[in-house]
Amino acid sequence: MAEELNMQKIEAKWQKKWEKEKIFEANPNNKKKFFINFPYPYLNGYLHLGHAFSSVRVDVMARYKRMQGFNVLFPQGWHYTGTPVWAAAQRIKEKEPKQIKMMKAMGFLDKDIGKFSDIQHWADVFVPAAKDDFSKLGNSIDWRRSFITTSMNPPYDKFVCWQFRKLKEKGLVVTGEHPVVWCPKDNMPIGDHDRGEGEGETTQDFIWIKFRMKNSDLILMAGTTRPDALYGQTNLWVDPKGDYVVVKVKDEKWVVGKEVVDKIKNQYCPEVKIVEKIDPKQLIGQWVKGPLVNNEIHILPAHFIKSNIGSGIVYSALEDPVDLYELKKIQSDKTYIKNFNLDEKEVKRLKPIFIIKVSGMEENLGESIGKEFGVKSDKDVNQLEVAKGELNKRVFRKGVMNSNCGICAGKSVPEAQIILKKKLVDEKDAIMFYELSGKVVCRCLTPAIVKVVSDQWYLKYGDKNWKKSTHKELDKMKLYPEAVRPQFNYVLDWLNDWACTHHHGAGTKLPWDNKWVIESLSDSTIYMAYYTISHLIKDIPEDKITDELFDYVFLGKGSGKKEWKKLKEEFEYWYPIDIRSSGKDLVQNHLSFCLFNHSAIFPEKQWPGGFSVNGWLLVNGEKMSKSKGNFFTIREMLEKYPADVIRANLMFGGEGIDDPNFDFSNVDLLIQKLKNWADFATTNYKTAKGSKEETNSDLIFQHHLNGCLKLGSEAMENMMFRTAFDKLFNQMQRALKDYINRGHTNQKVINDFIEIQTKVIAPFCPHITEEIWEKLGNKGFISLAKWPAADESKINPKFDQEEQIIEKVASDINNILKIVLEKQGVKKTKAYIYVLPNELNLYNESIDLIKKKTNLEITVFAVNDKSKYDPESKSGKTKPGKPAIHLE
RNA sequence: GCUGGGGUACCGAAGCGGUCAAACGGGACAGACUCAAGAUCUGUUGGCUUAGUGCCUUCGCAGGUUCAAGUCCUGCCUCCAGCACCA
Repeated sequence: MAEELNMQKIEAKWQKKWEKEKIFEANPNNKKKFFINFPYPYLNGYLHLGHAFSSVRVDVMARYKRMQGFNVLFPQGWHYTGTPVWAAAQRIKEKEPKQIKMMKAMGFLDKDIGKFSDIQHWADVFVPAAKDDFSKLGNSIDWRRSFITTSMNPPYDKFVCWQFRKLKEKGLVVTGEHPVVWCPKDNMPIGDHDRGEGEGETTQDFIWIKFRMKNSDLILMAGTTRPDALYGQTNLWVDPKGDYVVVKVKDEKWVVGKEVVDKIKNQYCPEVKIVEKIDPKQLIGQWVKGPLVNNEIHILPAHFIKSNIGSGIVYSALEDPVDLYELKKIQSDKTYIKNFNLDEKEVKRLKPIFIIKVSGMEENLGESIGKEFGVKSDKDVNQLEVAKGELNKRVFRKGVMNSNCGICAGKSVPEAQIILKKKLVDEKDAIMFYELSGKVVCRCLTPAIVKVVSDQWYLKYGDKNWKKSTHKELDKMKLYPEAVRPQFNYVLDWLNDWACTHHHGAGTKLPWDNKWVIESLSDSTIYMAYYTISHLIKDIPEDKITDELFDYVFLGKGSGKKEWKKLKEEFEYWYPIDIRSSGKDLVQNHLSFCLFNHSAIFPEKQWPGGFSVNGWLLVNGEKMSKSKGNFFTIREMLEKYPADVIRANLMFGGEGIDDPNFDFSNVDLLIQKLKNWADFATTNYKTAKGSKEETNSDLIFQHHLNGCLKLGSEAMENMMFRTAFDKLFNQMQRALKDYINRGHTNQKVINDFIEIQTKVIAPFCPHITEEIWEKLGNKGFISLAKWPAADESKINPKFDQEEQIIEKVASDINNILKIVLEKQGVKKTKAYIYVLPNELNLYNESIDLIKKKTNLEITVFAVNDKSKYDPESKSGKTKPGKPAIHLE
């Protein structure tokens, strides 16, 4: 027995050796290269187990490729761009109690917390901590190339500026306007996770249609989400008790609800002015003319209209059950008509115009849905709301515009909406308007509004040509797993222009417009290229880092300076990136942005080789969260468990796009298994007893070994690390167990196995395997040893069959034993197995196995051995693969 | 609501037209070893049966295609991720 292993001690030992020998510092040479990494984490605290999963996945691949003889580069940087840390620093400056409590929870002393009011201090604390965590986890990172983002790191800052100037030269950064959820007090947008209340709420697109009043210069603005229904407009609704005003907007006079004036100010026209109040009575009964149809329509009162919601005015289309039943009420109520001074003839004349056909429904949609939901009158408010919602759903999914709908005839409703929005806005018959989908409150407790930000800078991801070349890039790329391709294809088409600048936060200032800071997803799209030179650029004086340098290094433009040559060589050697690995949540933004920016800036030969996408780490089957109490930082895990075990258990937790699960119940088991292996390998290498000749038993074992090795290597290649670990460790161990149980071992076979087994788990458990490797008498690192190739000539399915035969015989014997004992109460101690002569060897070599499984004395006879075979016995007949059995 | 990916025995998970009562790993139960525990090894783990067999019921739910369906098609339920200016 070897002395008890202290895994933690071993890990420190090997980490020191790796560092001393610089074996993970990768420099260009004449070997084939392999460049892999994952997005730099945002360091607003200590790294957690989820980061461990992402990094170890990359590390296992890096180590596997290294053992395959590749020159592997695995660098690691850290992200500081954006608002969270910046805002937290502000809050510490303001001594906000909640933030201070959070810092205390992270373990900082009162006297030190104040220092975190400077974002640089966050980096000073968390960057070394993160490096330490990843190193202790055994990640094979080239730390010389590490860097942080933002203006805290001037060379990187200049790199991002260069990137943006390139994009601008190509016309891919443009200004525009867009709606954001906005805090009027802080005067900045409130991101979804940055709210006091209202997470998940977004801005909703509305369109305000202009209805021009007859014999007047007034325009009534009616808000809607359904421009398609304009073809069926019958009248306008106003709130008879509402407060309406006339406002001057640019050179038009609009009639809107009094309370919506501020919204117009924020979203459309900052100079909007109220001209006068207007009584709704002055509006009711008037005639207006809306777009798309030629007839004029009436203005009618409706109790369900509120002048402070939307624009305060709505147009009516009688396919809507709410409108329909309201009109029915008015038509049948003479006093009402009289009270409002309406023209009875005109009111009675109104009836639904059928503009949309929905399969499975009658022509009169409002009537039809009303009946279905049991609506009797306008008083059934609840049913009406439900019916309206259901109808909208059906219309959106199945509705087709009728022939009376002009340019939209025959189109689906969603298509018609897109066409009409554009047409109406272009022809100045409408403006886009936005509302919050629900209540949002800023952290400063101010209710949020929607603001349309103008002169915002965009990356033109909506550009058709850009999309096209990005698709081409995607098509060429390898995806791990391939199943994510449909999602990528969808996202590339769906992505629209991206607001790439912010008012506040840490980052790089937009080079040509200093009031903007480049937003955090946009400064991280091509920085993998920066890793190739990040260690060298540190030696170049800041003022010598120019666009010419980047042009020369990355694009091969110009003749370049002598001291830039090395940078260019590094870039051209390492680029493109071979695999970028990330969580599935980043498919729709970061990874897709990475594709877009590469296709814009780099030539085709430097487009990424592959993306790997994985799920989100669960702990004991649950999402990791601080509130659930199952949140683990890497450092606290490393205090309790060996890195090799954490690594292996993470990788065995899951693969592909499914969420992997870190199951604590496996941890002790894994520690035991690894220690057992270390013990077995070191005690049996070159000392095990056994024959020299190769027997059937050896062949069966080698069959399994090579089978596992083949499947395991394939899984490694595809980053399917659960399968890989299963084949390369669990299954191989099973094969070894069976081999030993057979009782015929061979020293050379055992030696080979020990070497192979130790090597193939090295990417998962690098420390303990280094230790074993050293104890076996090897001089170099196992991290640099050659990955074993499967010997396919040793794989022969016939061995599987033979094994099954032996299994079956053993299980048959057990079955019979049980029955005999139950029925007759007799205990048997010996079994005689009668086999065909050509099977004798197979059985004799497996005799120990059968013994072990049955706990009997076993004797095997060939059937031609007449002296031992009693044909009168009721044990049955011997056939190929099916021996006769006799128990005594 | 939309887009993509899932739902398999106690749990995790393979299988993607017949060789499937369903690999593999945990767990549980029983046995061997041990003074004992742990570790290790062996067996059992849908039901009923049988001197080594045969049958029945199962792979989210409900239908369908087929001589044959976890495996293909349709509808539904349900879980995960994303749905934008945000890391």
